[in-house]
Amino acid sequence: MEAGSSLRSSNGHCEGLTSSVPELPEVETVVRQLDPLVRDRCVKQIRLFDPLLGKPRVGAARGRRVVSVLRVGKQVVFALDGGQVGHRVASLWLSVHLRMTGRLLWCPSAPRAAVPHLRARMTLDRGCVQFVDTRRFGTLSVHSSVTELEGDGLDPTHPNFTVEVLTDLLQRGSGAQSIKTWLLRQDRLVGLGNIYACEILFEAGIDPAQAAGRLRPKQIGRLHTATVDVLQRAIANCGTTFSDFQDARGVTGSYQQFLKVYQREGRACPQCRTAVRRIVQQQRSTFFCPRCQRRARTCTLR
DNA sequence: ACCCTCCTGTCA
DNA sequence: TGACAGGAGGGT
Repeated sequence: MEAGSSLRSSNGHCEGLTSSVPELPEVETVVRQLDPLVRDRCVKQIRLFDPLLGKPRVGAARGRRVVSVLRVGKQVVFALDGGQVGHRVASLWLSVHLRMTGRLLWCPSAPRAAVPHLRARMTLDRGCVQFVDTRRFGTLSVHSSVTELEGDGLDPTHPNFTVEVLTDLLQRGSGAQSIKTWLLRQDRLVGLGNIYACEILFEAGIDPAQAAGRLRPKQIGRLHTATVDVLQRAIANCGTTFSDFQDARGVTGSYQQFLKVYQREGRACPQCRTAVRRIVQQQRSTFFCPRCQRRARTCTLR
């Protein structure tokens, strides 16, 4: 288990946190850590080291100032200020998607040693950000408009995310799709991955196999609350899945206590002590408590 | 709406 | 050696 966060460093070489797969809270944490470090610094150059990244037009970033670092869904986005594009001035948006194992490492000075799995480096007028990614699933892209980066999904941390909106989303042609699979759809809600989908459903007491379109109002209410709460708590914990500092600063992560069902097959449900079960949905593991997450009974009897 | 694939490291 | 981990885009 590793990957996902941004790293600060004090003494010339990179260091940082390891975490599991970056989902919304982890990306939010990366963004919050990175923003004050790179804001107002100028891009000297961006170098790509991995042909799998393709040929994004990173040259256009040269000389621009980082206005801010923000999160768009699960993407880390560097907003760069206006620069010359042809004969007019335009802003530029540099997006990094960490996918499975991507990390963004902050180096306050020139990197000393070669970093394994280094895929790209953005050198600023002081310091640099290195994109490291063992599995190489991550992506890097350059855009002239931030709307290009925004999909159709709603960010569940946004105030617009209400029970009413969630109800609408669930009814928008979800058909028989299971709620677990539905939560992973980035065209409905953005930012959830396998870990938080499992945790949220546990928190809401909903059977992951239940059809998304057939949740009852009470369940939708619990799902909404659970989504907001779990994400909020995770963000407050700086991502929750952070396990340790790479250079042993003595900080131990909180994710073992945080995750209640994910990767806990056979272990006791923290609520009822029933053994947590694992099933496979869409070729992905789903962990749940068969007792706390029972399907709502369709009350045909009286 | 489903299954496969991309990729590499870890574990049994 | 092979199963497994999974975000997301592509194919069917």
